[in-house]
Amino acid sequence: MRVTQQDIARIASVSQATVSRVLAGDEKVEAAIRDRVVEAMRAHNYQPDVRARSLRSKRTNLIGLVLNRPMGGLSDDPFFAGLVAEILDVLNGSPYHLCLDMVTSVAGQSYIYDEMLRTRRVDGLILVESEATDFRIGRLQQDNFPFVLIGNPLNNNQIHSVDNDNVAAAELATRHLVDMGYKKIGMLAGRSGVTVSDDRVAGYQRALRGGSMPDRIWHADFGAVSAREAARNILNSGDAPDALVVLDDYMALGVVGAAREMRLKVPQNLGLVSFNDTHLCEMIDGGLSSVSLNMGEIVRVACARLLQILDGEDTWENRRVIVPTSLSVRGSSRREAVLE
Amino acid sequence: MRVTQQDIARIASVSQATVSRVLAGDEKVEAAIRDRVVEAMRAHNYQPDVRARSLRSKRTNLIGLVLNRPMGGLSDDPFFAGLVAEILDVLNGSPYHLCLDMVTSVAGQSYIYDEMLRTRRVDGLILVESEATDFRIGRLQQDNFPFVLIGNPLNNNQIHSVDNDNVAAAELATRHLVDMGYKKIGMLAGRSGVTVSDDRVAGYQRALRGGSMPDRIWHADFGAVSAREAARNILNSGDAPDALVVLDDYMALGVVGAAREMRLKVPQNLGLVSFNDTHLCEMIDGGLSSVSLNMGEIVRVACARLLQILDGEDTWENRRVIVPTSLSVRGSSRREAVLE
DNA sequence: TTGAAAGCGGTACCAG
DNA sequence: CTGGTACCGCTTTCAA
Repeated sequence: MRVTQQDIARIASVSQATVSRVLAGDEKVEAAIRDRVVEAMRAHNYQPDVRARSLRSKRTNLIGLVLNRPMGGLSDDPFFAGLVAEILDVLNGSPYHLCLDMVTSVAGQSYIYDEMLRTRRVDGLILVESEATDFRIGRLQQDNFPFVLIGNPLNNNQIHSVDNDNVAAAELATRHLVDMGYKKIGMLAGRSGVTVSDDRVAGYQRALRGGSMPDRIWHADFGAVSAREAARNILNSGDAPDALVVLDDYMALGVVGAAREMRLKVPQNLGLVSFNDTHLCEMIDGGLSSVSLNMGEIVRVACARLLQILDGEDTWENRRVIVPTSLSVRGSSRREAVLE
Repeated sequence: MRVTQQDIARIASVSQATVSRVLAGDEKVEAAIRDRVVEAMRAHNYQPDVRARSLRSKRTNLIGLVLNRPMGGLSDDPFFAGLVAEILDVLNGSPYHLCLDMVTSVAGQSYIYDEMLRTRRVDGLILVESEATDFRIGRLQQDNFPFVLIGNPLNNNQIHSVDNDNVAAAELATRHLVDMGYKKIGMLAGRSGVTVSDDRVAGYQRALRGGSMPDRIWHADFGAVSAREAARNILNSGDAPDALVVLDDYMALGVVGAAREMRLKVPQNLGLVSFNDTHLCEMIDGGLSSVSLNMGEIVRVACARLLQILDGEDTWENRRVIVPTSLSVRGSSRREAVLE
């Protein structure tokens, strides 16, 4: 059997309660006694059992993250890898650990949320959802379960959330292409109805508003492959754009592939800016310009806030935090500005 | 307060013990009573508290994975992303959850292992270590803590491990290039001293042994950037190879970049095969041939075995499982075989 | 300041 | 087949 608090108490000739106090760093324990207890703990390599501890204290020191992806879909999404890495970095040094779950269906979601929250496996949750109108959020709220949303809570401003302003981000990207002298700037978006895509389309449109350039918006499924196909059609059309704002780096990679097939030079014949600023951007010749969402900062804010909530501090004026985006300019948009 | 087993018992007018039995699916509970209890649970949305449950049952249903990486180093390593995704896929459907920790230093490792195992936060561990001679492994063994190593246990065959045969994998890759008619096949390896790199070098050498081709081995740091630099030198040298076995897809991507700079055509002027078969392979024009480690299978085996150990089954003839590798042939090595 | 004791919410044995 | 009951290992009053 492993060594318990009882054992330490017996060894140090004190009561179990005292051992517990020493563990909790209680100042009122006499120094001599404390030393004896500490020594006994050290000698027997004692560590308190987290299960018992959390049964009493009502805290597991576990933060839950539920990823909502198709089977195997995590591996080819650097966004989530980055997200998880950032969370781990932040949690590192705190007493919290990360409990990671992935579900592949809505039914799974529902189940896992119940499991996570009713069973008290975790103290709080980080949600990563573009579609935050979700019924689960309502449930979490009504259960008064601590959570922070990374994403857009839509019209619900009662929940803690941290996010980028995707409209502004797309505006930034589009303006940049305008500044670089592109004249027929299009946008390759994702499926419409998905908030992140819709927001970026809106930003793109806002940037062009007032100018003389008409909208040129296309939609494709996520991923490099379907983007490549879409790009083929776009670039083959009679009235092809000379620059594209692309929904994310993966899709941009598909566009680059299509451009190369058609002997279009980036950035001379086709300017490109995308989103997420993943390491993929470095892997394209000349580099891919991309809007950084500053995920690190987002995650830091989200975690910090969640931990504060867990510590009972929940009195903020603004429950919604917007982390600014920034544009990393690389070769794919660095055309020498055209002189009229 | 949340609803407990007591409450359900009261509501269904049975003893708490009976509720527990129903929960455990005990067949001996009378159907009528069982229905009453189930109904009460459903009506009140009862879920057992995992903390209490695991205090008694000695099981947390948590599997630990400790990643050993420099800060932020997870995000640009698709290997780990894939690994985590696979683990989640396997655990999905089992009652187990994943507890993920990352440490950035050896001291951190030591601490986290203590925390993980002494505090009984997790039921078992999956270790991912190339250098498995580690003192931590000894500690886990001596504590008789359930764990499975993904990697090479070196000369310790008392521990459960699952791995590829990297020597055979590299041999496979090299043979393939020979078969495709390349005459000056080199290898771009990682830092020597790292087991995975050394093993692959050995496999490369074994494939060439007996033939007339001399070894051409270079080393570079991991990552696309340093591989690209190394490749520039290699391909610029007077006696440049006409094909390269490259340590991993990332490095191969660097090589492709260098080749493109130098107007070398892949696969005509330079054949390439690398390892890991990540999605990067699809992103290179024509595709990058790569040896798949079948991580999915590795993870499945590792998890399955760990779960079995947790279930008290630990009587295997072979504690070391080797998962075969397979070559995914793509454009980068598909040169029409040269006729003499 | 320290010790005794009452739980936290379950599980599982034992008796009936 | 069901209920009573003794814990699991720790935290936290309440007295002494």
